[in-house]
Amino acid sequence: MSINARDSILAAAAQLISREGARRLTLDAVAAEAHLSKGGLLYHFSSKDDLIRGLVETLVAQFDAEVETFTVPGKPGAWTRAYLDAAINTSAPASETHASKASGGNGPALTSTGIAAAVSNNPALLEPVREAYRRWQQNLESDGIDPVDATIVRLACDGLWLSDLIGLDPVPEPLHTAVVSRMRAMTTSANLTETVTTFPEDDNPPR
Amino acid sequence: MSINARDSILAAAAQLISREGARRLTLDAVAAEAHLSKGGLLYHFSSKDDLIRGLVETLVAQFDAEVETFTVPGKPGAWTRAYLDAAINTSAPASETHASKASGGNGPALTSTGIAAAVSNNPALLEPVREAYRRWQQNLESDGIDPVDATIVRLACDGLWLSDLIGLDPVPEPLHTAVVSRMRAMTTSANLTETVTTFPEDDNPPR
DNA sequence: CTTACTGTACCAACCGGACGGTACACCACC
DNA sequence: GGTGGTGTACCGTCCGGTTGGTACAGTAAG
Repeated sequence: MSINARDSILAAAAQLISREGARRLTLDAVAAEAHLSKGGLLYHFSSKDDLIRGLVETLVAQFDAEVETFTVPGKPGAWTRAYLDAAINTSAPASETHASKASGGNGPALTSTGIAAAVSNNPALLEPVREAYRRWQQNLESDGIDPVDATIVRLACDGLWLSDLIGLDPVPEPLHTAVVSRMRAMTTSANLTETVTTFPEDDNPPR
Repeated sequence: MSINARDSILAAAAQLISREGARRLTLDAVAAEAHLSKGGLLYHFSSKDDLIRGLVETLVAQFDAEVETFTVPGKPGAWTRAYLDAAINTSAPASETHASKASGGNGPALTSTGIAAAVSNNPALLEPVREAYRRWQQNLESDGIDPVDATIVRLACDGLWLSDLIGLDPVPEPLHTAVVSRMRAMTTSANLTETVTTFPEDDNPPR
């Protein structure tokens, strides 16, 4: 059905979770959704944990790619702005998704489905996410803008994303747009090249 | 063992989740943790869903109570500030928890454990959370300050809370404090009594 | 005797995963 | 060009363990 069986299985799993919840992520159900047998599924992913690991890693890689797409290098705050745009784009509903260029248009992106599966199944599988966040936080803090503003923007993006992870009502519309543009403004805080150097470098935490 | 068996079961369930993850929330395990038999457990909660419902409702009620504790009425932004303080207090690690006054000091609060259980088990059980957020968002938007700032603060709090739900590294310390006080400053935005009225009231959304 | 509750025994459903096969494409060697 | 061999992709069944939930017998208190 597809060039890459692995990817289509991952897509099927993601769709299954977003349609029926993480609890329904069973090998049988994934196999059915991906139009193959359980044996076939286990040929590609040697265990359920392995499948979830694939989901999580793909999610992180996808978001990284998204950020890179949105990066307009040069000015201070570029990375933070890209993070913001990527987060909005990923969690935005109903709008046209623009993302159809990558991987041949999988339909719905993985969004946060993998996280949900990992949380409920085996929190240890979230390690790639934790590692990604360490990287992201570092990028934010050395983005040429006030790290306080950058961090607030990051946290708010995460809040947006949590919101659709647990299915909260989205922020109502005139407000939502205003919130996003206020956040974007925060990434161009001209002040505070002082404040930036105020913080000791934690580039090298004792891990 | 306790005055209120129900509450002690809830506490046991919460502790179990935070120690071993949501997947390990089984009736047998909860019964063992609460020092009673499965039969006894099912006498108090007629099903697993019922137990999780209890967890979620207690969580929401606890957070509401926390917000009320922190409310210092009078000035604009009071509610938003209370939300911020409650969120910080709930997610803060290691610090003294101050909360020992309520409910006789249960040890660790439920924090987000109930959410994790609900997400993985039956997303429908999150309904009380959704309802609570509708309320909270409304309070934020009519708090006498710029609703854009208020919403950003809320989202960032949610991000903080997501952070410890999935076990990310906390924001490193000099930054964390700065972030919190910047957010608090955002709740006292003297400007924008204009902007407040800029947004049409969505007090009465269609459903 | 009733109410409130506990503990044990048990069951049916479900789930992960192992396993033995199958189909087929490709290559090598005579 | 036929024969044997090998690796890849996939299928479907079976099994043991776990889980949510039920049935029931018991007990302590009033």
